Amino acid sequence: MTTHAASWLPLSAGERSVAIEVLVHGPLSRTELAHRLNLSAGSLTRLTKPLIESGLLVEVPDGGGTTQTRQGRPSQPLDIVAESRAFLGFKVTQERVYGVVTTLRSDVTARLDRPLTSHDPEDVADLLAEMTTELAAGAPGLAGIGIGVGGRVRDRAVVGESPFLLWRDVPLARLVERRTGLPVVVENDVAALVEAETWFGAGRGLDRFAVLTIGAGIGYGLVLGGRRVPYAEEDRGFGSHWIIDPHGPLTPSGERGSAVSLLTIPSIRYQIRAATGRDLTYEEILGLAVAGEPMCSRVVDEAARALGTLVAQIANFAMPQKILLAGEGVGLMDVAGTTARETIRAHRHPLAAPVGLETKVSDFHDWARGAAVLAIQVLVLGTAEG
Amino acid sequence: MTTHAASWLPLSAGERSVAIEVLVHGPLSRTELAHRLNLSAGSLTRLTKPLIESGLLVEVPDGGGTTQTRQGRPSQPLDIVAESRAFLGFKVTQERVYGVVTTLRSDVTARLDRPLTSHDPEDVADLLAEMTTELAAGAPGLAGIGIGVGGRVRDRAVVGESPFLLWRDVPLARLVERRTGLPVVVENDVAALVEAETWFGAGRGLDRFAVLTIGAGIGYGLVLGGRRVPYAEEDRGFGSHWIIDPHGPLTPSGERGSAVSLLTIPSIRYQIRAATGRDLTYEEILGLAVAGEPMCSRVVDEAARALGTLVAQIANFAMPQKILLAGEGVGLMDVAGTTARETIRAHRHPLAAPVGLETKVSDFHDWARGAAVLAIQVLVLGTAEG
DNA sequence: CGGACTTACTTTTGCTATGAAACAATCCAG
DNA sequence: CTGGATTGTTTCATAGCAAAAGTAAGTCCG
Repeated sequence: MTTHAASWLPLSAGERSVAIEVLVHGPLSRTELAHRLNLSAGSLTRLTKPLIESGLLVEVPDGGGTTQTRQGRPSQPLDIVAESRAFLGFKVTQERVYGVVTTLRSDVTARLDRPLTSHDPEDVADLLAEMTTELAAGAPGLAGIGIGVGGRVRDRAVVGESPFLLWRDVPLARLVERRTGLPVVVENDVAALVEAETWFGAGRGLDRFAVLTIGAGIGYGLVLGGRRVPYAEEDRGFGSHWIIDPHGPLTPSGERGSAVSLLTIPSIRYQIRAATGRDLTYEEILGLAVAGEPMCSRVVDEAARALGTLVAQIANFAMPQKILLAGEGVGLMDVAGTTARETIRAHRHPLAAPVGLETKVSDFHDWARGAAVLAIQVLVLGTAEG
Repeated sequence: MTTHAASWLPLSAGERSVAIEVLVHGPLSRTELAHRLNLSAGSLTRLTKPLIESGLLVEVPDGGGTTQTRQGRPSQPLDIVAESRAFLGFKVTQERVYGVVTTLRSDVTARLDRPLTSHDPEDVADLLAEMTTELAAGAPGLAGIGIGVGGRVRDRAVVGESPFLLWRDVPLARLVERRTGLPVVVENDVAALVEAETWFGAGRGLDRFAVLTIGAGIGYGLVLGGRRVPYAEEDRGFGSHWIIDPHGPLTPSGERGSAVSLLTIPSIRYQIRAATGRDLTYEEILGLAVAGEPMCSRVVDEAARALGTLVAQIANFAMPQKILLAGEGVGLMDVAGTTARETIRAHRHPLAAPVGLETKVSDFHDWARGAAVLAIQVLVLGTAEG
């Protein structure tokens, strides 16, 4: 079932919309597709035929599970051959590089991580190329590479500015393309995660969707009309000026009472360290808060209220249909979710629709997966921008 | 140049897009249109011909002012015959009804207002019909009526709930249609103002655009992808739960420290009355604040900071390209604009793009004009929803 | 003054995506 | 086994478009 053509980018607009719909929304019959895309049944036959012949789509036996015992001719669901192509996604952090192999559906089939010993762009590119070789061994049909970096990225290719790598105008895509011979997409890490969730995660099929990440920093992404809104603040200083409580704590990394000072993992640890002198991990602090330790409870509670305020503001002003909380720091919701939800309610109009809130703890491989999704978008479906 | 057909709704999709573009963006040459709509020059000739023949568009001599002395054949700008149709817009308040006549371009050609002596739906419809007769006298080619009401409106026809009229499920569109024989669109007043500004005002041609109104209440509207986002809180309680300062003032109409308590005209007057015992008008309070009277200065300054916070939050989370401040209460910006702008800056990331902020004091006839724009949208261009 | 050039618009032509409608396939019910 | 229901296919006419070639109306410059 190996495809012959080097790339199946040459799709017409109609074919592409069919491919995206099937890719994102699972197996769908032609009739169902016709409904979703506002096309006639005849057009669907026309559009799907070449996609099936090229091996991108297949007719699957049937869902099986949802066997509607309706009468009439049974529908013939179409599905993407997810394994026909493989994609690599990388997340570059200050200390390590995380990599994953995914299918077309962005299911992770392999993962790998390596320490980053040098921040020199050439060395980083070398490491990425090495990891690509290693990951590619078990991945036939490798179609492209996506790389997520904290910092500003231009044209999905050049790292304009990265505070923690101390980079400025590094043409990372070109460096890696030269070493691997594969097309490479570089993007801000939060942007990549947002795209991934929009296509394959919590934001699937939604028109308006927001992502808030809490971890070493604060990240925010907004999707409107199915497209991510580009914004200027794409870096780790995001949220350092979102003042939530002018009387709140002051930390090294954010303004007094800002989202960064109240919510990020380093800031919470800093607050505990400054107050008690003990250097606890984030998990230890959450555990102590559950156990009722006063200082930890106070800080965690304050964080939960800040998170609730933030979510309510997003809901009030951006009006998304759903808000996803992601990142390494959302364990907060397990510990103090009630406080957060009460705060949200207090900051929302009683008649307003309840906020569709979803929580997803992400590790660094999830961030890498986000980068792989960018490669899927750009390289396979020709989505040039957003 | 009177049109023969009863209505020129039967436009193809292409023709409609041309008509909208010319309507919203002034006189445009065919070449310019071809660029904007991503069409070929040939298509433009095809699409504009029937529009010119029907009398909707005309070739105008030339801008004159912006006579670019370029060489080559001079362009032949096309313009809408704005006077070919007239529209009525009404704004219904608790005490009065305001009405305007507008052209297709939403330029107001006449205005009128009348006291509202009864809140009975039939009486209100009678008054609207009377005012229609009076306004229609000087307006040939009347094509439709738009009505803006504070409260929730369903299907652009039925007032679901209006707190100040004490209405519930009043089919206002039908009542007025029956009396006038003209098509009628009913919509929430804020929504109408937002639509008007999106098409003909501050939000013209923008993809993301926010409107914040300050007056007797707080209103908020968000436009994404050129379309207004529908929301559930469309009523005068909007903003009563946007807590800006938990330690702020408490007023009868909003939660403690909410946008309503800090910013609306009744709340500001209430604060002064509660503190000094004097019942001053909003303008008097602003004047005293400028003169340095301590209590008024304090309240106005606090309001300006609240406004700045609000604007910053909208900018941070909804990321509009422009924010319009409208309503009767934006005189605040003239008096304490510096404070407001400083507050915005404090709540924004230094690297973030500066907020495109525009201020426009609106009177009730401006609200009525907003309703007329709805009529233009729905009736002329067949824009069914949004 | 007049040809070269430039730009705007029009006409013609052919192609493509599309929907409509007739047709075929495949199930269920009785 | 027949009729009905539903899905998918084929055929065909057509709307809408781009490309190319042609026309119009000006400027530039010798």
